[in-house]
Amino acid sequence: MIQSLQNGINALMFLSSKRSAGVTEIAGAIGVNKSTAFRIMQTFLTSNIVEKNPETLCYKLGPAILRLSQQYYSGLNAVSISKPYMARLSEGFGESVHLCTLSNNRAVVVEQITADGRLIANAKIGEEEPLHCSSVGKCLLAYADNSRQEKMLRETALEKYTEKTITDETELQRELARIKEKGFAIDDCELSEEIRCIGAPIFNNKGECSFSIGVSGARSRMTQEKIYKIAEGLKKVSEAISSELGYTKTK
Amino acid sequence: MIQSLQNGINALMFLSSKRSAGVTEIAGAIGVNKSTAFRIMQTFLTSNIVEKNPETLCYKLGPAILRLSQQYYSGLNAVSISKPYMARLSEGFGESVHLCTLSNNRAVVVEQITADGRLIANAKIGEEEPLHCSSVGKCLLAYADNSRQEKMLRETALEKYTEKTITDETELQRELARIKEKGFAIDDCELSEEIRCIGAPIFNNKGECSFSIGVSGARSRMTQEKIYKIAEGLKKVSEAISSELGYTKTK
DNA sequence: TTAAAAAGTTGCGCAGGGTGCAACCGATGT
DNA sequence: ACATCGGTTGCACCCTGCGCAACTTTTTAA
Repeated sequence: MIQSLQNGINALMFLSSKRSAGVTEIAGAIGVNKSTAFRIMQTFLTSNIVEKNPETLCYKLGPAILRLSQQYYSGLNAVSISKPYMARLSEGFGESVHLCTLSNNRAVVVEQITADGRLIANAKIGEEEPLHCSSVGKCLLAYADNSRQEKMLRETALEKYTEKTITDETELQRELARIKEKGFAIDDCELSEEIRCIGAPIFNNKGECSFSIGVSGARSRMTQEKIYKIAEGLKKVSEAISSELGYTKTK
Repeated sequence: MIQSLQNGINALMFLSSKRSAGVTEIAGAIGVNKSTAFRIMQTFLTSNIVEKNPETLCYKLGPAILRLSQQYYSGLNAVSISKPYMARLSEGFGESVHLCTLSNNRAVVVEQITADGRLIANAKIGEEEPLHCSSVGKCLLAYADNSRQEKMLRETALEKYTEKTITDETELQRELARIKEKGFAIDDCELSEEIRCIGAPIFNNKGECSFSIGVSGARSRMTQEKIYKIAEGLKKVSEAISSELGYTKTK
């Protein structure tokens, strides 16, 4: 662990949460002397990782960070393929739609279409959700190949978020089996008391479940009936995306 | 300048250009010992700035970078407002459309719609274009307030990219005046021999020209006639976006 | 208008830690 | 089985990142 580098990372994280800050504030937040914070910012400035408002002397994230992320993003060409489908789903059901992928035993939201409405599910792009109690996470888990799945289960604490969170491993195993049988996953208020979510797997050309797609909404609107309608729509969409990614059912 | 931090930044830049690499390769690229490269990656790993493929032991950019950039990106809500307009422009004229903003005396591409077709203009999101020889750059320059404009001109070398690049300052001043008169800018192969581009300014609620929008295409397709058609369309769009941003013509 | 407080910047010296080296480990291929 | 290559780890040196404090600049307040 390189400390000075970690300081820099912390400074970026802080800037990203604050939108804009001066050296003293940054120094306080990451626990270093303001001269150090100043030098960190100097270093980032020369690479355009941050930019400085010459008048207020405040720093904020700069365009280089966008450029960097673009690389990560464009690797996920599933995103661009999925987006129109996601928009259509969102429109059709009036709910928010998320596209997720695995990273470090979490389901990372890489794309989102936010529904219109007063009370809608919402996540930030880049946000991470647990594997065992989100529909998108459970999909990724259920369809992972055996060794990976074992590894993930071993490394994941089945943390309890709500009354309905599955915290027992054998119970979770049964749930994963059910998901593979039905072809979609339901998160019935397992992560958040007020949100129900339906997820389906997306397969790439190698037959791996590299992404999952989910529709989330307030519990009250997500009736049994609506859930099954969504599940139907979702399965069609996930198959369409998978086939665009080059997936062909082998069996 | 903090060296170890700079090493880290260099490693990220390299990763972003290579998509994926092992420690030895990274070490070679940024000029450090492989043990150092290893420790840099360790540090980034713990923050999910990079992720490691456990099989190939290769590193690539991780989701945290996306999360960071999201912050930068969402500050630009002009982006989401502009996107549908951009799509329509692109569709209508069959050319690529870019949205740009100022950063460090450069015009940064923050959004792009790529046209279909064999030969189309293309830029990466996050890419920077010079102010004096791109339509989007000239717009941002022309409509900047006086002190800013002076500062930018002072700090910008009028580098020659093609035969048509304007490299004389008084000549550029005249060009900027013409742009303000017409309400749009033309880049007539001034940055790249084969590309013509039309740009228009976008104003925010404070009346500042905070963004500019441009349509780019291959020289051969961009006839005088088409250019004026595009300019008309572009002016309408840029006015619509400006008004959505809260801009009201005062004079 | 002046003084005081707050925030940014710079020089200095110490020691913590970042670095390269070299040994070690593990996988791959001959 | 051996050799090669890439990743990881322990070690020791000394570089450099750090805090401190002085200085500058801006803002606030009296």
